[in-house]
Amino acid sequence: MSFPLPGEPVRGSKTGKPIMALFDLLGRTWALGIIWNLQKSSCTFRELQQRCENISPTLLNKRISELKETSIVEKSLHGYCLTHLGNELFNLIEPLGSWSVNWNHSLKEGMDE
Amino acid sequence: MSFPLPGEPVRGSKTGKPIMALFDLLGRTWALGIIWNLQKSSCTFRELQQRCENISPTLLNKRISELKETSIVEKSLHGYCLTHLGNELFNLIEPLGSWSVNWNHSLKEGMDE
DNA sequence: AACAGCGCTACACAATATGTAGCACTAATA
DNA sequence: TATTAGTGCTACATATTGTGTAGCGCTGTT
Repeated sequence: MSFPLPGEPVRGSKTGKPIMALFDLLGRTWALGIIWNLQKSSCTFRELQQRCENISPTLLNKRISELKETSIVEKSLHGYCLTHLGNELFNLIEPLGSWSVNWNHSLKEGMDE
Repeated sequence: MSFPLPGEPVRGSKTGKPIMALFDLLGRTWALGIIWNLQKSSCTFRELQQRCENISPTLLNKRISELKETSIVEKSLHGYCLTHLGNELFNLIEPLGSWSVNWNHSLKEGMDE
């Protein structure tokens, strides 16, 4: 159960629904962060490590394996990068950036009350 | 560090960037699934547990606490439901549903090659 | 030959998740 | 009033996952 694939039982879910496989995949430490940081440009293992605030190599390697296995990340001549699918996924995730800034403001306002 | 709040260091990230807090929050088992399943309608603790494939109460309670603390989920007269912010977030996440179905097909095609 | 940078792996320790049992409470029913 | 059913949880033992540091084997450069 180490690579969450749609159609198969995944961590926490036995239905095999694609959305559940995706939630399992993205619901692992740094998975979203890696996609986020890879979008800028392709890069080497060690640079990616730095972009991800010095994530441990053990974990980075695990996440990369999972994301390669699921066709979201691939290795090119210039290092790791997002696949076509990965870029599509990034585009869906991107709006979270501005939403999170908004969320931040709302939480701060809430604190004043 | 148990409630990931923007502006503070979170699991895996010390920058306090809102997007990192969000990734920490969503990057925990079943966090995305809970938002997904709550959107349909408000519901009780135990019903939510069932919608989430009998997630353990320990974990459900933890996730609910975090999501309440961060103004994404709240408790109404009719049970737990998404806040206004939570609904906005759901709208951003919703497209992942059809993307994941597509992804599923792509992966299956890849296997045939 | 000596170094530097690369992609990793090993391993011990810490934090998180899972699964089962069951408690304290409320409301309805007998 | 005593029982029953449903509720929102908590406790706890076990299993899985993540962290942090050290360092290996490789490729190129000086």
